[in-house]
Formats: sequence, structure tokens, C-alpha cells
Amino acid sequence: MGNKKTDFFDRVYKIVAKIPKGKVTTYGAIAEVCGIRSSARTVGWALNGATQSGLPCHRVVNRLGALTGKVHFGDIHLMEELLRSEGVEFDEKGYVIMKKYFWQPKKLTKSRKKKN
DNA sequence: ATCGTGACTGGGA
DNA sequence: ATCCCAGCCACGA
Repeated sequence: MGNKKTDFFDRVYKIVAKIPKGKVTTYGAIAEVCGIRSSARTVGWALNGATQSGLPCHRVVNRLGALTGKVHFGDIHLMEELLRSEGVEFDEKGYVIMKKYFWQPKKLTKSRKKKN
């Protein structure tokens, strides 16, 4: 409805929830889909309250494929294990192989009233 | 109202 | 190659 900024958070949650299992996406990608291409930080801030929302925030990494969210997860090992259990592979640096597992979210069409 | 911070990103040195 | 700086948006104090 008329919500503006709050709607932004909702979009982030929606997108994160749509991340396919075994795939990951970046803050920047989500930000762009949300309409704030230039502010990936805000995405992380939104997820800050999403950790308890039951969203697969462990599938969200930075553009390098590093699990930066481990700070709020408490254990980076946990996040890595979660991704590994989904089939995601890491390189020697411990980064997700973005070239293989990066998932590009699609823009949320507001006009999806008909046809699904 | 302003100021500072942050789960980021890109470009420059 | 690595390190540093500036930009960006939203929120808490």
C-alpha cells in the first residue's frame, strides 16, 4: 500500500526468500532489484532484522562471495556448512564460487495481479 | 532537526 | 596484486 521505506524491507525479504536452494546472491543484486542499486548496505541492514524472520540470509553474500554476514550469524562455520549442505562450493579462499552459484534475482512486478 | 554507523560496492593510489 | 577513500540509503540516539 502506501508504505514506502517499510516496503523496501519487505522487498528484500521477498527476494531473499526466493533465492533457490544451492544458490547465492549478493547485496548489490538485491539492492538493484529493490531499486536502490547504489546502496547495498541498506540491504544488509534490512537483513539485520531478517535473521530472526526465518529467511535464508545465509544465501546472501557480498560480491566477492565472502560470508560477511557471519558476524551476525555468530558462526561463519555454520553459514558455510549450510551452503555446503545445499551443494554450494567454495574456493581456496573460502569464498563462494559466484561464477557457478550466483543467482540473479528478478524485479518484483507490481502488476502481477493476473496470471499468477 | 542533525550526526554517526553499517551484513556493501567501485574506483583510484 | 593489496589498501584506502568516497558514495550511497536507512535507522538509532
